[in-house]
Amino acid sequence: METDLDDQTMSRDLTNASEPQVAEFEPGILDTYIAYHLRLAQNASFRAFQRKTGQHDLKPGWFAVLSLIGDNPGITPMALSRGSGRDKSTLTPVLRDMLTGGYVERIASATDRRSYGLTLTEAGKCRLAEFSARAAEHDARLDAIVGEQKAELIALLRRIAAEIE
Amino acid sequence: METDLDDQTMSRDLTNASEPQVAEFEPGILDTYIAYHLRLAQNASFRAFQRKTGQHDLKPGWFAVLSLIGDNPGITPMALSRGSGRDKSTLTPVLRDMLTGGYVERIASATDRRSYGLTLTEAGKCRLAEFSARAAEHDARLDAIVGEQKAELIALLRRIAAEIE
DNA sequence: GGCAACCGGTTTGTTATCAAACTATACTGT
DNA sequence: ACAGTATAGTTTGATAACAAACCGGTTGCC
Repeated sequence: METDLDDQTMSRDLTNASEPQVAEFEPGILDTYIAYHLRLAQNASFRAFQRKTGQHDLKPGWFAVLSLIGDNPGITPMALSRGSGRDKSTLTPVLRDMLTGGYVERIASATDRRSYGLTLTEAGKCRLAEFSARAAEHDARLDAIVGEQKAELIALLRRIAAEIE
Repeated sequence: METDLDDQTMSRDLTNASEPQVAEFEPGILDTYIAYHLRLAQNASFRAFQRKTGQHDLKPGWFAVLSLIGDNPGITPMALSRGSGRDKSTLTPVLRDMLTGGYVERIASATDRRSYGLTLTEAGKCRLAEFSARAAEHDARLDAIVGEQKAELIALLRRIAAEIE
C-alpha cells in the first residue's frame, strides 16, 4: 500500500525494503517545529507507558498523583493540580476514586474550611510502590535513549513548562 | 491557602512572597523522571498554542495535517496518521471536516480501491498560510526558550519518539 | 483460481482532559 | 463590619484521542 500516487512527489528510495517501512512522507516545515517533536515524543512515551501499566489496571494519571501525595503529606488538591500539570477539575474524579478505593485520606484543613489535605493510606503506599516499579522500568528506557544528556533535556523541558505563557 | 497542614513536611521558605507562589510542593522522585517533564512541557506548550490559535477558530490538530498534506500532495490517511503521530481513527473526523469545509480533496487511488490521496485546495492553502503564521509565532517562543540547544533537543525528542516501543 | 491472512479506512465506545459555571469560604480595603 | 473580590473544590459540557470491531479490498500461498 505504501506509495501509490506519489512517485513524483516523494523522495523515497527503499521500495524493496523488508523493513517495516519508514520514509513514506516528507515532514516538511513541521520537522523544524519544537512543538511537533514534543508532541510526538510525549505521545509515544505516554502510549508506551500506558501499554506497560494499563494491563495491571494502573491508570496512567495515578502515578504522578500518588507520588506527589506520598512526598507531600497533607498536600491540597490545588497544589496537586499544579504539581501534576492537570486542571483541578480533572483531579476531582481521580481523587474521588482514590478516596473510595481507600488509597488516600482527606484531612479537613484547620484554617480553611473549603480545603483539605491528602495523605496516603497503607494501601495507597502499597499501590504507589507497585506503580513505582513499573514507572521506573519505563523511565529507564527513556534514560537509555537520552543517555548522558538527561540533565540537559530535563532542564530544557522544565524551562519550556515554566516559561511558555 | 498555601501551606496549612504541612509545616513540618515542607521545605518552603517564602511564606511572605508577594510572587504568585511557586514552591508549594516537593516534586520528589517524580522530578527525576523524563516522562514527567515531557508531559508537563508538552502540555504547557499545547495549551499555549491552543490559547493563541483557538480564538481564531483554528483547531489545534489541523496544522500538522494541513502542513503534511501541503508538503506531500497525494498522501494517504495512513501515512498522515503516522506522520502526525495520531491514530488513523482520530484522523477520520478531521479529514471529513476538511473535506466538507473544502480545504482538501480526495483522489481515488488508481491502484488500491480502498485508499485515496489527499491534496490541498486553494482554500486549504490559504488556511495553511494562516495557521503557519500563528504556528511560527508560537514556535518562535519555544525557540527563544531553548536557544541554541534546539537541534539537540529535537534530536533527543526524535529519538524518543522513534525508539520507545 | 480460490482461500486465508493482511491492510486501509470508518464506526462505535470509552477515557482523559480542559474550561466555564457554580458554591462556599476567605481575604482586603475602606 | 461590610462589601467586593479572590480562591478551593465540584459539577457540567465539550473535545480530542485511542482501541477494538467492522467492511471492503488486496495479496500471497497452495
